[in-house]
Amino acid sequence: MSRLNARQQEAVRYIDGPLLVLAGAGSGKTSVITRKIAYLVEECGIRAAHIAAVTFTNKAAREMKERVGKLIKGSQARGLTVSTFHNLGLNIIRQEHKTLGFKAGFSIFDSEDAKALIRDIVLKEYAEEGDEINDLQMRLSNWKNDLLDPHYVLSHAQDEEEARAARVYELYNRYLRAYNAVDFDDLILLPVKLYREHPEILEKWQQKIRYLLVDEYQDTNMAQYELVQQLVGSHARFTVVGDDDQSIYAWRGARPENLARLMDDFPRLRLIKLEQNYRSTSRILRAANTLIANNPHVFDKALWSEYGLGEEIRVIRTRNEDAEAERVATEIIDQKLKRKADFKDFAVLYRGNHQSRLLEMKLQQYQIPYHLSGGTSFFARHEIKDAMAYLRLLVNPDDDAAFLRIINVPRREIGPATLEKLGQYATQRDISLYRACQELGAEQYLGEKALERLRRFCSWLQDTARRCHEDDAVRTLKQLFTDIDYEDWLHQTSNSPVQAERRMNNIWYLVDSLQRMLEQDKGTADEIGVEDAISRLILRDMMEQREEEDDSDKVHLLTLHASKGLEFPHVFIMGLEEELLPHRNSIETDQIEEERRLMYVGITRAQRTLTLTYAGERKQYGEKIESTPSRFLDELPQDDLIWEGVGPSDPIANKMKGKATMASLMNLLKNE
DNA sequence: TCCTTTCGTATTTTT
DNA sequence: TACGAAAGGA
Repeated sequence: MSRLNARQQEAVRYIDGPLLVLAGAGSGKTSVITRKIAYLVEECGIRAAHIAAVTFTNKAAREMKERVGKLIKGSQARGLTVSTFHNLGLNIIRQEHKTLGFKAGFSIFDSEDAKALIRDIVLKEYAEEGDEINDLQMRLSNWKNDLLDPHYVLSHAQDEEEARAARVYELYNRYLRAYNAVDFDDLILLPVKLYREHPEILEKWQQKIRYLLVDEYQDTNMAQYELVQQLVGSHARFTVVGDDDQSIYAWRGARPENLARLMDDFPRLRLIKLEQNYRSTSRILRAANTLIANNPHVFDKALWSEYGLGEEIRVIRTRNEDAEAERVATEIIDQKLKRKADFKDFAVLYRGNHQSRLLEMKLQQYQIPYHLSGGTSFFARHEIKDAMAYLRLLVNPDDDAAFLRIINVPRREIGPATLEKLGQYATQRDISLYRACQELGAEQYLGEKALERLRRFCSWLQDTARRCHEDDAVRTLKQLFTDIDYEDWLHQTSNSPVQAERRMNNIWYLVDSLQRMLEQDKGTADEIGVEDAISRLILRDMMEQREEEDDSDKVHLLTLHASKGLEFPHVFIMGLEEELLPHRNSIETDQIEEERRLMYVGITRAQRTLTLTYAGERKQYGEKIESTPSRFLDELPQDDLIWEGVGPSDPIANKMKGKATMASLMNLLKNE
């Protein structure tokens, strides 16, 4: 406790009612949460099993668990819940699946699966091309996040387009039910609905979770807000931590106003602000504060630190995006030597993933090691999707999406014609494709040969599922991929033997991860079954996959979004141009404030130095476009900036010897 | 079923 | 421009 400042201690000690901790960037919010958990257990005598801490990412949950583990003894930590929102929801659904009308072993559709299902529905029901699949998926997701059901949406539809989307929504939900499956949004939505309709079940959960802590509260959506509200009940024993200035996920349903809404819903709410920053120099914080002051605020907040003024913030202008990337690369080499820093002390942040390409080329040229976060996810890979489909089907035979994905992978000579007939039969009997295969009576639809192939597949699958439970699960899974000659299939379908090998290794990595999960808590109360392990895989809760990589000495390349929660001694932010940062779409849709917060997040990642770059012209879609420096540059405290680089082509600004942009001049005039 | 060509699109991303 | 997806042809 003595290692916390006065405000932090106050936040830890206040346990009798609802508490909102407004924690600025780098103010030690995770310390507050972890130490509070320890305090609740050790000082207040609350059993760990009655405490739940909720985060948004697996990584955050893992870190929190680790840090709590260091603070309290293992025996006292028993039963403590530290999980993501989605994982908590999954646990609730799993325990109450009967009431919700799901069979054990239900599947979880990831967003790719969901998109494929939507595409199928549009194609099948409307026989139209699917150009608006992404739009539809977004709409459905938003509706689910807002707790709106298809019936409501349909009756309130503003136009025909929306009504059509609502009908897709209804069908989509029906298909999911038929497949005995839920999607990511359902993991939150279904518990909320369940609690609404069954107060006795809610009460049971309230008995279990007597103290709730939520991290990154500004990122909660409507459904998550209600889930929290339900769980804490009238006792309202909770601590939520958040920062409205770091809300950068509104575009996927986050409602930063949930912070302010707490004051209305819980009049007794205690508010504690953490403004002391333990990360950056004063100059960097002044820049952050000045920038974010341009946003309207419900809660005023100003970061400060004791780390001294620090160096000026450099703003570098280059001729074009090529020169920009080159400059960043040479700067890194230069700074590394000057400051005797490691490569891993540097991070380069940018708005869009594509911005990393040029930079990567330059870094390779200069032989600078780098680590790129983002990119194609492990789970987006073909072979992993195939493998996951097999796993899903083993656990949930009704998962038609999984069935269709792998029925002919590898080749089993079961083509579209056979599947269509099987589908007809299944629809007519209102059963899944798998069960249709097993049933007699499909003969009238299908030829003897096709029927035989389907039956053989089914009995093989059934046998594998049985062995999975009775025998050693991991061994059975390994056998599965041998059974189907998957390696052979990969060699047939890959471009090179090397690629095929890499893909097969991905499969074994997946099986390994599963094995590790199963063995992790073997013999303890936390021991999990194959079903749970598969769910965790779908929820991307994989272990320290690239822990070794992270330790290595590499420059970090990441998007501004991906940088949230991280910190680096030396930070570069690239592409400070209108239409890029702020992004064009955000300008058009009047969402500058979120872009500003994004910039704020970027600035506050820096511990010691911050360098901002922009290019005078940039190729966009093949055309050279002259770019305007970002308005955010004008919103920074000009005294803290040093301008460098080739002079702007703007003659007036040129006369200023690059000390200010035209826009900042205008700003000065306006403010006078 | 596979290969070529054309087309269309172009933020941010976790679960 | 540059990529992936879909469509069309052998």
